[in-house]
Amino acid sequence: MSVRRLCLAMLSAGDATGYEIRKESTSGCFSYFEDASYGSIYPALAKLEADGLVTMREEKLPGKPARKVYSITQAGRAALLDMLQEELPPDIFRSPFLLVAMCAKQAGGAAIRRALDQQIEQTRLKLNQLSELRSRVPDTAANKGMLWSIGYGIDCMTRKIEYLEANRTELETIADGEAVQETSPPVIQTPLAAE
Amino acid sequence: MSVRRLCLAMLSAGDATGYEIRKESTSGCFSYFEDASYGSIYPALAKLEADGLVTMREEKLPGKPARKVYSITQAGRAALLDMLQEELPPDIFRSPFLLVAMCAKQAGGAAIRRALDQQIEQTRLKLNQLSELRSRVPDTAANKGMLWSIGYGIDCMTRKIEYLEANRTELETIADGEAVQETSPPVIQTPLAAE
DNA sequence: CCAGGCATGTAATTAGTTACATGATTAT
DNA sequence: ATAATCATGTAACTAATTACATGCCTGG
Repeated sequence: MSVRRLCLAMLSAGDATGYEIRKESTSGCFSYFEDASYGSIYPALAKLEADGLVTMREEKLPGKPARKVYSITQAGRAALLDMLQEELPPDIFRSPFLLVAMCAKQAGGAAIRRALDQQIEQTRLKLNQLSELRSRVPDTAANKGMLWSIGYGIDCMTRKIEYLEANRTELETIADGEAVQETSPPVIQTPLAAE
Repeated sequence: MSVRRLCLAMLSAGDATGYEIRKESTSGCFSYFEDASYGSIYPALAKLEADGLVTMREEKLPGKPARKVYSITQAGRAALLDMLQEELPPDIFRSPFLLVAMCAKQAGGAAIRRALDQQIEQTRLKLNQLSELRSRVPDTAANKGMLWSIGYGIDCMTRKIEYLEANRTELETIADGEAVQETSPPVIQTPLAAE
């Protein structure tokens, strides 16, 4: 359902190929909050076509690989509109990094430093991607929603980096702290078991 | 792999049952960045036991349903440590809300207002959950990593709510703006196709 | 000449969710 | 009584990823 919705949303902004949709979801304006692989996009587009929500035309430019350009139909626009009205499922956030941070003591200083570096690096990368995108997208009426979303992403990531940089030494200190070997586990006062 | 890692991480902080692990992942200290269902946790625990990474004891307290309490073994701690040293996969963020925001114009003012309300409400709820958690977790050495992670989550969500509240009217204006019926699509200058 | 980008697709596999099935206890 | 919480588990299903398979064009 999600890839379907993603395809319709992208096509509602203009025609595109499967390859382009994938690129947008991976490194374009949808990349902050979506990600889809070819293995999900191509079948989804085929299904959408079969359902009459999009049409396809083959473009064979000489000196270019053939491409299948998809366009949204009126039924497709209606279907998208329906999806947009529906109760929205909650955002999903999964962070292997935070799991490591939780286990800072067990992971040790070296691992934590590596994790922090990686995390900051990754976030900065995505942030730069989005920033560049924003500067390239013309500020037309059609793009306002997109620019708002990009702005949201930029804000969140900027804050995240600030937080990571401001608090990293604290986490490092926790991880360094006389790395107690819990071979014979001491009495652990765990808030997990509490409650 | 992820649920496996989650279980080991939780058990490394203290013994727990499958039910407790699920609760922690859903509404406890892991809830900001993890989520697992019974259908994944119980099989994972069984597998971990078969692999010798955890042990299980049955607790039959009279007047209580029987429960299976799991403990991490030394092999389990070692396996967790390995996982923590590994290259960490990037964070995952999926936001149906931002997709709607991108399509603000198509969605219309009413839908956008509903989406914004819902989004703020949901975020506030999770934020309160985490805040309460933080106040309940004793500030011991063993909990430092956890408190750091909770702090990170609280910061991110606080910023998010601030942003949503500061910029919601802008998005509403975009969505309200003379909702152009694009029945016969005009020339759309799409940055998707650009590049 | 070769790496990388453009371009499409399928098959096998994974990792998970949802729904089902059960049942005791506790609080309202 | 009845809803909520505690507690465990399985089976069917879904939605996706990964790896595979192919091939052309462009720039270095």
